[in-house]
Order: sequence, then C-alpha cells, then structure tokens
Amino acid sequence: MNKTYEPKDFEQRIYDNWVSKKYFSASPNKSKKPFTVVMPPPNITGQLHIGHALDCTMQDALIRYKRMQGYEAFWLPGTDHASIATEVKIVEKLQKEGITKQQLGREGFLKKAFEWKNQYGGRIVEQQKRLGLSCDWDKSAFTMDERCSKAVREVFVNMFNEGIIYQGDRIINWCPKCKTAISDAEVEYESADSHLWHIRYPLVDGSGEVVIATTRPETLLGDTAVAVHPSDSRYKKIIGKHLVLPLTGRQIPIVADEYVEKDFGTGAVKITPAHDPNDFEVGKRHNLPSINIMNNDATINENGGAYVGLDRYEARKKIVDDLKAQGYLVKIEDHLNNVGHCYRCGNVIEPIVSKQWFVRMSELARPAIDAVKSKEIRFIPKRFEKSYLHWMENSQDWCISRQLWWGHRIPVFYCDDCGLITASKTDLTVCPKCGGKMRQDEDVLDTWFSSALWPFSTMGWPDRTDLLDYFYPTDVLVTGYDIIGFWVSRMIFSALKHTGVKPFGDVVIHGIVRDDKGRKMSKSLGNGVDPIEVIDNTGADALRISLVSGISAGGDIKYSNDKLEGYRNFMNKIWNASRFVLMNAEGCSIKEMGSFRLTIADKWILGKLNRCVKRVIKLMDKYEIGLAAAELYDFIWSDLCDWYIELSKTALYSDNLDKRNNTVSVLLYVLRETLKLAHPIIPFITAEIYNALPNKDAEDIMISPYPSTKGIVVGDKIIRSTFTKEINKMNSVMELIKNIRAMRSEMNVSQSKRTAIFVEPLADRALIKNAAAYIEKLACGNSIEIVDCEPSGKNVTVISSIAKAYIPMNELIDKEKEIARLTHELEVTNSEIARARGKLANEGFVKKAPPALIEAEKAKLTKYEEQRNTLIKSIENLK
RNA sequence: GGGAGCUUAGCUCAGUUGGGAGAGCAUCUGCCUUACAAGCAGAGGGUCAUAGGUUCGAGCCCUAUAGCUCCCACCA
Repeated sequence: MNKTYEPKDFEQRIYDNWVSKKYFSASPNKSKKPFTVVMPPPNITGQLHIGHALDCTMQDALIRYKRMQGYEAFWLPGTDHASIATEVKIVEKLQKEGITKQQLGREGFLKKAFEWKNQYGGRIVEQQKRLGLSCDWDKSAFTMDERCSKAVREVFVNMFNEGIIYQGDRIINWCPKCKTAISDAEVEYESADSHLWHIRYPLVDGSGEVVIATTRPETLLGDTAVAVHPSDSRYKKIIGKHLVLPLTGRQIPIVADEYVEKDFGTGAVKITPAHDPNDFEVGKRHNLPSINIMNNDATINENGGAYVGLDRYEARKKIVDDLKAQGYLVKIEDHLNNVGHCYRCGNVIEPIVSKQWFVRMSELARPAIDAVKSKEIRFIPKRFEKSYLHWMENSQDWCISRQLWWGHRIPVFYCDDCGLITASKTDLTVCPKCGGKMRQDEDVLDTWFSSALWPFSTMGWPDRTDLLDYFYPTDVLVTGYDIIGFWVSRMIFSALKHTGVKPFGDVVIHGIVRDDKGRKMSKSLGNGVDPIEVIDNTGADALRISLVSGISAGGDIKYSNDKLEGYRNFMNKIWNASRFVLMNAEGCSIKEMGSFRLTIADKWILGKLNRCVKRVIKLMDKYEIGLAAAELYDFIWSDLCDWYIELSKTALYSDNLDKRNNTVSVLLYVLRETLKLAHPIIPFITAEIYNALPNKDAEDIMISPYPSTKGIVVGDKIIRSTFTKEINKMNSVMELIKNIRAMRSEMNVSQSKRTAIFVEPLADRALIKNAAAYIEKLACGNSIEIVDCEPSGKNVTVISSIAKAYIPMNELIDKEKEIARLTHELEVTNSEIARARGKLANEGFVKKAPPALIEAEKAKLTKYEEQRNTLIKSIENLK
C-alpha cells in the first residue's frame, strides 16, 4: 500500500472492475427480497452539480447497504429530456450558427436535438460514475425512449377518453421568452419594487369619474370593465354605469364583485380578463368580453391601437406618458409587488388566455391524499407530509401543453373535414369517422408529464413485465424538497391512477447544498462547487462523506472546504490504520475468531464494534446517513485508532508470536468489519483496502455480507456480542491512563520522558494486573508496579475511580506545581461532593426519583469523599 | 395573509423515553513517540434565543415573545 492516501490511483480501477463483474445489475430473484430505488432523472442538458452529488450519494449509500444486507438491490438510473430547458439551449446554439428553429422545421429541429442529446446527454452519466454510483446502467432509461414514450401515450389516451384530460380556453402562464405556456408550479414569485398608478376613468354621462389603481397600466388596453365592491358606499350609486376607457375611447361597464378589496388602492379595479387570473374569473362571472392585447413575445398586438408593436414595458412607459399628457394620471405611489417569473429562463411571465390542454385534478388528487394520510406512503421527515398535502389539496388543473417541439407530441388528432378530435396510441393519418386527412396537435407535453410516470414507465409499464412484477412498487424515493410539487406529488397520483398501487413507500427528502456562508450556490455568486473538480483533487469518498455528513431531517446542508479537508484527513486516517494492520499482519498466521483467548483490550474493541454496528444499522434504517457517518468517524478514529491500535502495540511489539498472531487476528477482523460497515458511504477506499486483506470474506466488499448486529458470527454460530462488562472495565483503565496523561501535560512533562509508575488498586486488582502493560505503555511509563500503598519518598498522585497512581516526584517536577494541581483537583472534588449532597438532601428527589438513580448518586458521593481524603493526604505529604 | 422549520462553544452541527452539556473545525500548550504532522497528547471556551409554566429534576414537555430561514397564497 502507498504511504499516503491517493484516491486517483485506484478509484477508476475499482469502478471498472465493479462494472465488468456486473455487480450493479439486478434481476428478479425469487430467493431474495427486492429493494428498489429509481433515480430522479437529471436533465440531459445538465452537468453533475453538487446537489446531484448529494442526492445520488444518499441513494447509493442506501442501495449498497441493502445489497450487502442480502436484498436484490435495484437502482434504476436515467435521464430526463427536460423539454423547455433543452429546447432553450438548442435554440441558443442554433442562434449562434445563425439558424432559427423555424428555418429547420420541426423534423429538422428534432434531428438536431437528438444529435445534441447523443453528444451531451451522456456526459452526466460519466460524471455520476466518478462518484461511484452503483446503478444498473444497462437498464438506464430516458424519458423520450420507446419504453417511456409508450407509457406516456397510454396514459394520455386513457385520461383523454375518461375526460380527465381536456382542452380549454383558460388563463395560463405564458413565458414570452420560451414562447410557451407553463404550469402554475413553474412560476416563481419574487417581490420587486414597483408603482401603483392611479388613473382616472371618466363616466360616459359626464357625471364624474372613477379613479382606479393598477400595477400594470399597459393592460388598460385590454380592460373590459371596472369592478367595485358591492357594498362600497363610494361607488354604490354608479354600479352599472359606463366609463370611458382613456386612450382608447372604448366604453366599459362598472360591475360589482366581492373579489374587490375596498381598502386597497382606490377600491376600484380595472378588469382585464385576458391578462390577469383574477380578472379572468371576474370576467366569467359578469360575462365580460376578453381582449387579448399581446403577441406571444409580449409585444402589443393589433388590439393595442396606437401601441401596436411595442414591447410590454415600452408600452407601459408610453401609456403612462400619454395618460399624464392627457390628464388621466392622478398619482404614482411606490408599491412592493410580487412578480411571477419563468422558473426556467427567469423572464417575467405574462398571464394570457389561451387554448391549452389540462389535466383535471379533482379526482386524481383524492387517492393521492389518502395514500399519504393513511401512511401507505411516508414522508421522511414527516413535516413534508404537510406541505405535500397542502399542495395536493389546493392544486389547480394542470396545464400540460407546451408550445415547443422537443418533447412528447400530444397524441391528439384532428380531422378538419368532419371536426373529429381524438387521442390515439398510434399515429392517425386517416380519419376513422369520415376518412379525411388527420393532423396531429402541434404541441408537446410538459416535461413533468413523462417524469410523473418514471417509477413504472421505466420498468416497461403498460406491459406486464418481470421487472414490474418483482421490483414495483419501489421502496424509497430520495429527492429534494424543491420538487415535491413538481414531481413527487405527480408520481403519486399518476401511479395510483394508472398502476393502481403507490409508486414508492418512503419518500426521503433532503435539502439543498449551500456554501459555507449558507448561501445558495449560484452562477452569479460564483460560489458553486464542481464535484468533478473535488473528486479530481480529493477523491470521491471524501466528497461523498462530507456531503452526507451535513444532512439531518430534510434540512439544508452547508458545504465547506474545511469540512471536505476534515473528511479527506479521515480517509487518510483509515488508509494509514489499515496500512498499520497489514504491515503487522505480514508473517503472522491469522486465526479464526473464537479459536483463541481474547485479551481485555480485544474484548473492549469487539464490544465497541458491536455497538457501532448496531447504531449504524439503526441509523441507516432511519435514513440518517449523516449520523451513521458520524458514528463511523467516532468509532474508527477514537476507538480503533487512538485506543485499540495503541493498545495492540504492547502485543505486536512483544516476542510472543502467539500473542502477536492473536492480536493481528483481532485487528484484521475489526478492520474488515469496519470497512464493510463504512462501505456504503465511502465505497472506493473500503474496496481498495478490502482487496488487500488476507481475511476477505467475499470476492469483493460490495457483495460481502454486511456486519451483523448479533456480534461475532463464525459460520452459523454467534460467538460473543456485547462485552458490556469488559467495555466498562477497560473504560476505567482508560480513565486512569487519561488522568496520568493529563497530569503530565499540566506539569509540562515531555512525552518522551518515561517514568516509573506505581499503581494502587482501589477495586478490581485483577483488572489492574491484567492491564498493567497497557497502562505502562499509554501512560508513558518505563516500569510499572502494583502496590498496596504509596511508595516512600515524594510522589505525584493521580486518582481515578479504580486506582491511585504514584509517580516519583524526582522523575517529574517541582513540589509547588504538584501542590497547586492537587489543590485545584480538591476544589473540583469538593464541588462534586456539594452537588451530590445537595441532590440527596432534596426531599423531593429522594422520594420520587427512581431508586437506581439515588443509589448511583450515593455511590458517587462515597467515591468523591474517598477521593477528597486521598487528595488532602497527598497535599499534606508534599508539604 | 396561511403554514413549516431553526435559535446549544468563535464556526458547522449532534444531543435517544426528561436524570451531571457533546463532537469536528478554529484557538492555546507540549510533542517529528517505528500507521498517519492529512498526525499524537493535553487545555481553555456554553445563562442551551428570551420570559413564564409543568416536574423532585427541563437543552428536551407546555404557553407566550423575539430574531432568522423556507414553502404556499398573489390586494389590482
């Protein structure tokens, strides 16, 4: 093994080997239980970013964990065609070449798009492999491949025939940049400083005027009414009268509607049914005409009179100027406004009335709500259940048509001859009714329409496949809270509707990765972290564990270089500890556990290992991967490296070959089990070291059996498990060692200065005898002797619960320092005595606390009192 | 406007059913001790946001308040 940890040297080799051995592939296996995860498909446009890295690492850790536990673990990867996002990119690229998509035409454009997809779509997959993901790449899916497209058509046609999918003229969110409709979920609101323009609308009969307040004066061109609250005394009399719309001269009515807030603005609202969702509803209630004043690029159309051709913001400026010039503008107030933006391109969306396809949510939502309420589907952490339910209970019909080319073309066919409109699973060219020519709808489906089917479309639904039979429904979905509405909820109602069962059991939600200051990572801030760069520099394992270590209960995680470095050091620690074990194992014969006598230190580490295994398994089962990682960190660094390896040196450096063989056997056993325990989180380093072990229990670590909570298992026999007594005994020895070290450190004694140590046991003399060599080695002794009382001469006294240790003063320091140290310790002891006495003097405590607790408190008091006596004696001795 | 979450050491966060406040990083002090200076051994550092309440006992349970974060709604 290399002297330092160099992940570059082996990560690629290890991964290639896994692939060539087909360890990632899963297939129906009746003798095993399935465990299935489908990967949230990244966009083909994408590069792996730190968020994917987190998401994927969590899933990989779970999959590897379950695989090692004997499940047939299936992790299904894939990519999403990402309709808008991809089309925007391709259009941009074409633009650089001086081509528009219209010039290419639909077919030409799609050809280019697929070329593009083939060129770049695989990039993210290669990056995922660098992370060490153990997905079944052979079953990888793409939302626009044949499998998924078939499911999309099936679903669409079925819902069309049932009337769940319908076409309607409704107000939708229009993105003037992407030139398509988008769903409500795809609109992001941001507050912006704006104005409230107060505009005068004169009454037709000349009897006065109404002043309205608006944030969007340009939409005045499409006004078809002014609304006031029915009970607003200011306006009651003029309801039903008509106003002259400034700049256009059009006459519009005053209507009364509850929607108007009397206290906002002037209490009078201009109504533009074609360009505002609320106005649209008001318009419907009052049978108002709807005047669309905008083209699909948000310029003013032919209904805009003098303003035709202007961009909406230019029009706003000009209209305000004109209103002012003509005396209609009353005043301008500052106003904080919430403006909707397209979540893809960031442009301000424009509500417009348009003919689009919708999914009726009312009947789909109910079962999806029930499935979560009945705990059939569990959100982890639980609080996301609420946001899911809220989303589900309030969702409007889903606008699924997009005026794009890249995507699943809507399988609706029109006959211009007889007017037939029908949906079909196969393309129709001839009208089944009249034999006329059919044409297909021009639009494509929302990208989420196909993602919604992901858990089952990828496994071959609607055909009844072996994969579906065995692996579906899936077990766990891991994803970020930001797409609960977009994706999770739609998968749930789609699966329930089309497959009749839930798509997954547990939904594990994580947060987003932020920088060390807690800011979102973004291009504009330049604080993004490229996972590939990190892997190049520090290795995939360090990245994986530092990502996973921040996560807790759906919270966001902070990523920092310090953290990464810490875990890189941890990898190095594992590497070196392993090197130590392997170096010492050379020339030794390895014994099976159970075939030799264990020392107290052996039992201690084995017991600690067993505790660690139990905790890690418990945490992994709760998806607390970060806490499991912390558990491993603590065990490996503190227990194994700082203590057991140091303790083992007493045997390893002795002449007794038998002892050496025993110790090496324990070291190798603990190392192997620890590597396996950690493998799901840090797969590469554990695999590389495992390969070098002389005591491998499988061909490769990733298919080795996961450590058992039962303890040491040899064959089908459980040898020992908890070693509780030995852990406690060894802990008390360690306490003594620590106290001696602390004393030496306080006295500024160099570690290379070794001394005689005399130990007077206070309890368990046998233990002290047993552990004498450990005490000598770890407490910097050059000799150790067990005594019945303090040796003559001046000594430094160290007290612990099982023993007093004496170190000849002349070997260490001056008297004054030692007196000061002991005096300080006496003070501490006295305060402990006071605390314990106070507690025991409390009547309530003695009466009501559990007896065991009271006994423990009494024992402590006795111990501290004895300690105090010793300290006083020692101080007097020195004086 | 509605909902959720957070507040513990300088920083990032743990803290099991309520029973003497923890880790890592940073800081300070010693150490190149034959796995590791990407290291070892020590040390300092906290009114657990605030105020009440329940309890013999509260970081943990209850109520209120403050600050921060996020989600939803969209009064033009």
